[in-house]
Amino acid sequence: MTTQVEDRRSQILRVATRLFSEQGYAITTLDHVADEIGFTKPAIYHWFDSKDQILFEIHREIVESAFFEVKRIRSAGGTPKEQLDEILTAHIHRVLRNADANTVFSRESRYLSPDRAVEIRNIDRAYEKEVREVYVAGVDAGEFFDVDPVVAIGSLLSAVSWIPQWYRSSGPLSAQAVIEVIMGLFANGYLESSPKSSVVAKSSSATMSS
Amino acid sequence: MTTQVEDRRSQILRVATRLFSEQGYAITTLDHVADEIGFTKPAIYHWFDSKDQILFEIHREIVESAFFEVKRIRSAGGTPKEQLDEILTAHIHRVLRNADANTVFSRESRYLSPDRAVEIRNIDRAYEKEVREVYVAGVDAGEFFDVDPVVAIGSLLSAVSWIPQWYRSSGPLSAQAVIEVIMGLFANGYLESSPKSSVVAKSSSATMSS
DNA sequence: AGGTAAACTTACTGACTAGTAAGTAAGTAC
DNA sequence: GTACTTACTTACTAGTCAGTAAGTTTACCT
Repeated sequence: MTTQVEDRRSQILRVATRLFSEQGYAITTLDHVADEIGFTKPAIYHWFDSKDQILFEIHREIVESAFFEVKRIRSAGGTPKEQLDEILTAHIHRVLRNADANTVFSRESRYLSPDRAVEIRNIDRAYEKEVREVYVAGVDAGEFFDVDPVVAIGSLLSAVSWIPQWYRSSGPLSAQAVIEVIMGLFANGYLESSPKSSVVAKSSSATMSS
Repeated sequence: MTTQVEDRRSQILRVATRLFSEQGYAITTLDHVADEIGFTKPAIYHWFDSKDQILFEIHREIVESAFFEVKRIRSAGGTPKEQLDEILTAHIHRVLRNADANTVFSRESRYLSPDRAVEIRNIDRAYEKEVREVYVAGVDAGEFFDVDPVVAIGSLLSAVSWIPQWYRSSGPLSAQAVIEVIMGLFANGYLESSPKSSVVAKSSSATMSS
């Protein structure tokens, strides 16, 4: 019975996520969402209080899983470089696995009601703070360049969150290849002048499959 | 007389850009735009055919200036590294100077009418194609790592376009410092292991002012 | 078999908003 | 000084859509 409940809710969330991602939250009607599932709009109100709540749950899933993941990785130990590697890899995986929800998170959060927007933003900020702390630890350990962590982490996470914009799973590159290319670029830059590690060489060969 | 006409149009565009950026296109009403200027909604229809046209003009300005700029830089000559440097720097400058319009471009383009969306997308694609060609030229010249140019340029431009998300001009970093930090990160990566150029050292010192 | 609750339905309202119709005040042309 | 244009105004319409009221079906419980 509980599973039945979860299934119908999940189905609504899944369809809503796709439509919000494709068309935008504001012009997606709940009539359209219900239509795609084969039900009528008031049925949605049996499972959710409002359209805003649906948008909120999409956001909550994203930011909470990101936060718990970074907590887990940090508590597992390792050098800052190892941790940042894991965090960014996990982030890319999460974005690729859940492209629609991440697009909604990136583009539609302004449509959240003020109260719920604050709740989401707080979790998101806590996540980014954790990642910045890892960066600062890496700077202290002499592993990373000593640049402003807000700029460094802001740039890295932006680039990664925006992947669905240009990445199509139907394209020539596998998700794993994309991860390797990006991780290599982040770590070593695009300049060939003095290769620093094997990461880029590895990702470079991964793209040859295209 | 022509200047008078341009001024009023520009004023509407400027206010609309700010409101679209802050609240989102779909829930910004033209009544609100007119209110902020001190006029009524029908006055807007004296200068624009539709709400959609306003959104279109905001987009057009962004993509056209980007395209013309990359054309200018490429025709001026230089090595791929010099050209990519100039292109990314110009891109960051454009984004910082016009943060609202770029936010609208990044987040609200789905609300363009289909015809106009195609027109904008074509110019934007032409721009990114130019940048990718520079990257490929750099790979051929042995200056850049041989990774998929779609991934490389997609990541770089995403990171740069998303700057308004975390950058506040009221913060501790000057725009120029942000540019230097990001350009250094892109070129050399975040790994300290073997410094390759002076760019990072320079940007690193720039952040010390914070 | 009768009560109850879950999971819906049809039919509706109320608020909102892009765009329009029709008119006006001020300037310009000649 | 009269026709015309520019740059607006007030008053309105037509359509859309989140959310609600009230009723129905189905399954389950006892």
